[in-house]
Amino acid sequence: MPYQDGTFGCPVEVGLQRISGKWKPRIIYELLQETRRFGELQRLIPDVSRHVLTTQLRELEKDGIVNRTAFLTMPPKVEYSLTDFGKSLEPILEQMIKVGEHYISLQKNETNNTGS
Amino acid sequence: MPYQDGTFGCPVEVGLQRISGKWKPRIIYELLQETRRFGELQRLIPDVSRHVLTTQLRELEKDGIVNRTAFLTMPPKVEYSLTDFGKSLEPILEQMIKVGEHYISLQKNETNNTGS
DNA sequence: CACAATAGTCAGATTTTTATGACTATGTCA
DNA sequence: TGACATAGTCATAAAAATCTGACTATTGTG
Repeated sequence: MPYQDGTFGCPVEVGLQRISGKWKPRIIYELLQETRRFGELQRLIPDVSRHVLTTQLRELEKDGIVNRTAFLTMPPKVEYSLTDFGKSLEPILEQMIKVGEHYISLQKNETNNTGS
Repeated sequence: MPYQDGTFGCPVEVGLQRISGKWKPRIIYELLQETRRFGELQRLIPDVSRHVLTTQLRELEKDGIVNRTAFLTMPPKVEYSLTDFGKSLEPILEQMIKVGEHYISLQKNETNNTGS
């Protein structure tokens, strides 16, 4: 919803807000590989709690990034996949990986140089 | 610092963490235009408090994204600019803007359709 | 009957992030 | 002398995000 002045906020902030969340980029990354069930995502991302995983998936769904398909079998089965828009986030993720690798390589150098 | 198992964490998370922060993308965006003084940034981003602006600038400096140049004049003058690495973030910001604009255009449509 | 599996929900606690307002230093201007 | 400007710091409060552990439903298996 727009502000009182009719603007919609800074696009950078709006965009970033949609993929912010401790686990969202990671979830998107896993779904870029292939469709996953809820339990698979839990196993792939072991540090996320069930609750937060649910919450973040729901938000991603609301924001048109993931599709949720529930099979009313017993036990239940729920599959998550990326929407076309979700797939369009791949370049951002790739660039973010480069940024991350930049920092990781810095950390590796720090670790190697034992201050001699 | 690496984990006990020798890994350095998911690069996506590492990268995103460095530019996460309510105002960091906006700060980077402003500095992509040109070097700015502290007070200018405050005026350009009126909703950020002095304290948080300072904090986020310090983190960006620590993470090698911005340069801080203090002139010991009176009254003091401090200039912030992007490092080369900071400038390399421009494509990410641009793509994030596209994502943000996508959502903003959705909101505009919602606003126009009064549910007829 | 008890137990396992799936995909959750929920309340409450904890942690992290952001906001608020008071305070600092120093020199110039009136 | 008192006020103003710059670029902050600091303590505390409030808000947002995340974590934890208990709980749900249903069917199949032993």
